[in-house]
Amino acid sequence: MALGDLEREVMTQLWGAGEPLTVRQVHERLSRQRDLAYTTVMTVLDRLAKKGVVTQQKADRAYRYVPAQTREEMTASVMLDALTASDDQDAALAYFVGQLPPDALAAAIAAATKRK
Amino acid sequence: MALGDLEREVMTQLWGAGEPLTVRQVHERLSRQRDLAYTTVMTVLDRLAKKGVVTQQKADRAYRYVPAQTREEMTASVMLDALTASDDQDAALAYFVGQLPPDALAAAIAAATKRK
DNA sequence: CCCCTCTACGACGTTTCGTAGTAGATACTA
DNA sequence: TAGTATCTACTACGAAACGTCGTAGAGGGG
Repeated sequence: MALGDLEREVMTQLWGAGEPLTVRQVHERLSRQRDLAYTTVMTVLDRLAKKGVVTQQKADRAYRYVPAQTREEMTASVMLDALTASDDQDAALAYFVGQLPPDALAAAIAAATKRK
Repeated sequence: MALGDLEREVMTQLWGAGEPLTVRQVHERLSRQRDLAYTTVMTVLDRLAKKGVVTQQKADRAYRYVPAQTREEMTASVMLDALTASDDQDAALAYFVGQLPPDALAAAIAAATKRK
């Protein structure tokens, strides 16, 4: 489920907020950098909801939008999709690992095993 | 550089062939499973060339098409793109690593370090 | 000289995305 | 209670990507 540019910006706001946001709140945050109509933000949020990337929760009269996954989960999921789509996954993974800075990989492994 | 479905199928043929293929050859191979016009294949190959995903080499009268990257390279590249687009790369990588079967990761590391 | 094979180029319908307006429901306010 | 502000729902429109082909034109082979 690939996201467009604006969709990604909206997600960044939602992830950054750490709490459910209304359309208005997202609109305000985005307005600091860009000039967008309120309804544009609403449409994008609606599409993201239809894609299942965010969930709507009715609070008061306005919807609150919250990401369905954390940013890390979504990133990892995209990476995993790419990997599983490959023919020879082992080779692809090896190649990927080979391109990583060695310490980054080590740190990731450490963090991952610790979390378990 | 995301590929469409047909584009991906075409790439699969090219990768599978292991040698430069003409439009006709790709068309033949795809025709075993699908019914496509010759020109459709040509258009797709042409677009892939314009995207830089394959290269054309003039041989005889027909072009031969060859992937610009191996499948593993391309897969790894997509994964890397996803990762670098993330905000907190370390966390994303850790999460990704955590989702991998442990032995797959170990094997990949082994393969990657050996290749160096 | 004619035919076959290729490529170049254009075209069309569908989907996705950025962008936004309007209509209708609902609630607050004077 | 009438008016105003706030939200959502629905519709729309243009651009780009893609799947899908057709036609025209060039160039070699018989």
